[in-house]
Parts: sequence; structure tokens; C-alpha cells
Amino acid sequence: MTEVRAERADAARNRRAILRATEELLTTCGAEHVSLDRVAAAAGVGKGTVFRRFGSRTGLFQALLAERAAQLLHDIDQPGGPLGTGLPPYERLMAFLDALADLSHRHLSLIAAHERACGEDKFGDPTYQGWHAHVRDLMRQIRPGLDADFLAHMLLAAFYGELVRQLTADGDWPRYRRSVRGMAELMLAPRDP
Amino acid sequence: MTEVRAERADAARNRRAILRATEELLTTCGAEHVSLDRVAAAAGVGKGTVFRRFGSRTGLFQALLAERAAQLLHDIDQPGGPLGTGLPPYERLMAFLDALADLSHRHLSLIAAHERACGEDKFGDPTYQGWHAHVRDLMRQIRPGLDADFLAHMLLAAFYGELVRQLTADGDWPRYRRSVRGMAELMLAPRDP
DNA sequence: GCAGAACCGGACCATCAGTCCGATTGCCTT
DNA sequence: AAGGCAATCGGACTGATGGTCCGGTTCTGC
Repeated sequence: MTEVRAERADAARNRRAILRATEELLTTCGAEHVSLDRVAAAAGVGKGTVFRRFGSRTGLFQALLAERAAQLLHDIDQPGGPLGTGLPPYERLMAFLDALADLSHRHLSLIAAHERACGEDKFGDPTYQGWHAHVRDLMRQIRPGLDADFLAHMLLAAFYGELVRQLTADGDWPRYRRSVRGMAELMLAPRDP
Repeated sequence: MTEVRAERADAARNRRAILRATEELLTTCGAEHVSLDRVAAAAGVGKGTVFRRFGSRTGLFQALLAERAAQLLHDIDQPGGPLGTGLPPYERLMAFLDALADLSHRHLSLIAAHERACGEDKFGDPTYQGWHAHVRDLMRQIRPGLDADFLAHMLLAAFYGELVRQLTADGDWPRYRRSVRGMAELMLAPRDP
């Protein structure tokens, strides 16, 4: 009964144009010179269109991040591949953290802009919630006794945009990845009694 | 040769009024309805005065946080007390984390507003840097082999304002404190060979 | 081909960080 | 005590931005 009429062709085209223009502006201009006026102009549409599609600045960046993260969330549930079901949870977690580090590397501006735009809603964003649930569940499988909900938030804190920017200011991404994995190893190490 | 003329009496009075008014607005109104116009009005001064004292919105919140955190940073270097020198580093770290949790509890709105205002400069803020240096040094003392710089950032991530707000939405602060301590314990647990 | 719903776009609004400068006021010297 | 000067004050002003609105246009089902 959803029966929502499919998006009109021009609407779909504009949505894609807007998303693409936003991404373009994020990489070229510094992250936070991206006003919605600019986005609209770059996409070749009116400002009203941007707001009708995405509701608000927050919504725009949420949608863009969701698009970038879609592949990741999809791979998680697939049987094959280093992220998917079928491997031991520890391997899956490490692979997922690596994938997130990769995402951060490639889309740092987007992540930073997303956080800034979402503000207090960052933790309500479906993308974040999906990541958190996945990490939490894997941790529970690995070490049932842990405070997995909290520790999953802490692992994800390693991908807080501005922190990543600071930690990798020297360009040493491999070290950053090692640091993240190192923290996970500490949290999940076998414990005495 | 510093010889900077002492602050004029009215200037000092206004600075205090502004800080107090900001804090007042933060606790009463929701955190992010605090515009500098409002602050100026509530403090009974002109807007220009706010900017001359603090330079920018960022500067205002940095100053306010610094004031609230001053006692903490002072206690750290004092020989007596649970935070100061003279106790084993592990105890000092745990006490410091508890103190930060306490600060978060009492000034959550301020912390959230500070983060939002500082944006990318959060990690350049002297208060944050002081906290980080302290945690990092203690971790190095406790377990020299660790990636202390990174892990210190991660421990401090537990006090990211919006995250704290989410984690303690049910009012269960004791559990939150236990979670933070638990993470520190995992990071600092004695390791095999 | 037609009618109306869905959509477009840019003018418009409110708000806010930050600037400026003439008027005021505290402080120091004589 | 008086005077002069520099620091300070304060509110009007600016530029930019997120968000709204509605007359006009365009797509789509019949």
C-alpha cells in the first residue's frame, strides 16, 4: 500500500545533479564553503528544488553519505568477500574498520561536512546507526562479556572527521589504520579469568 | 617588558558579565539558540564589546570552557589530592577520567556548544590539548609500549558532547562512568609477552 | 490531446557572525 | 584637582546563509 508514485523523471535527474554538484564542491572548495545557494547554482537548479528533494542541509549531507556508504552496508550482509558473513567475526570486524578507514580517506571532506551539518543528529543518522549496530554485534560475538554498545561507539569515534584530519595531517594513513586496529585489538584481547 | 596595561575596570566587569550571561543562556535556553546578540543583550552590553573581548564566537566558548576547566588543570599538578602528583599513574588517570565525566555532567551544554563553535579547531584548543597531553603522559607511564597519543584521543572521545548526551539520555550517569573506566582498563590491561 | 498533479525556480525572509566609528569613560600625569 | 588621551563602549550596518513561498511550467495517466 505504499503506492508512492515513482519519482518524476526530471525530479530524479535533478536529485542526481544536486548530489553530484555537492560532491564536486566538497572536493574542490574547502569543505565548509559549500552553501546551498552554491550547490543549487552548480547543479543548475533553483534553491527550492534542493530543499524539496532533501528537506534541509542536514538531509542533503545525510543522503550523500548514505549513497557513499551504501556499498559498504551492502557488502556486510553478503556471504562472500572479506566483510560479509562466513568469516570469523574478528576478521570481519578488522576488515570493516579497514573499510571505514578507507572511506574516511576517500571522502574526508564529506564526512566532516556531514558531521557539522548533522550536529546533534549525527547519532540518529541511519548510516551511523547501521555502522554502530554492525560493530556492536561483532564485538558481542567475539567477547560476550564486553560493554559492546559503548565500545562500538568508541571504535567509531576513531572516524570522527576532524580527528581523522588532525591525525592524518602528515599524510601517514597506514599509521592511522594501524592505530585503529591496535585499539580494537586491545579491546578484544583475551582476558584473564 | 610585557607592560600591557591592566584591563580597565569596566572592561573586566563586562567580561565577567558576558561569561556569566553566556552560561546562563546555555543552561536555560537550549544550547544552540545562544546567539551573540542574545548574549550581549543578556549581559547588558553592546555586541561590539563581546567581540572585542573574545574575538569570535569560538573565542567566547573557548574562554568559558577554559574557565570551567581551570580548576581541573590546576589540580593535576598539585602534589595532594586524587588527581595530583604523588599517586600511581593508573590511579591518577582513573581519577582524571572521573573528573572529566563529572565536568561533562555539570556542563554538558557548554561542552556541546564549545565543540560546535570550535568546529575544526577543537583539537587546537588549549584546554583540549592540556587534557590530551595529561592522558597521554599517564598512559606512557603505565604502559610504555602503547600508541599513547592516539589512544589518549580515543579516551577523550568518550567526552564528545553529543555522544555523552546520547549515552546518558536515560540519566544513568554511573553506568556511563563505568563504561569509560572499563575502556581505559581494557586499553591498559597487562599484556602477554 | 487534455487536465491536473507534481515539480520548478528564484525572489523573499529572518537570523546571525562579524565590522565600524562616533560618543563615552576610566586612568594617569601634572 | 583638573585635563587629556587612549581604551572602551554600543548599536547600526553588512554580507552571507538556511529556509520558505507561490506563480508558472512540465510531466504523466487517462
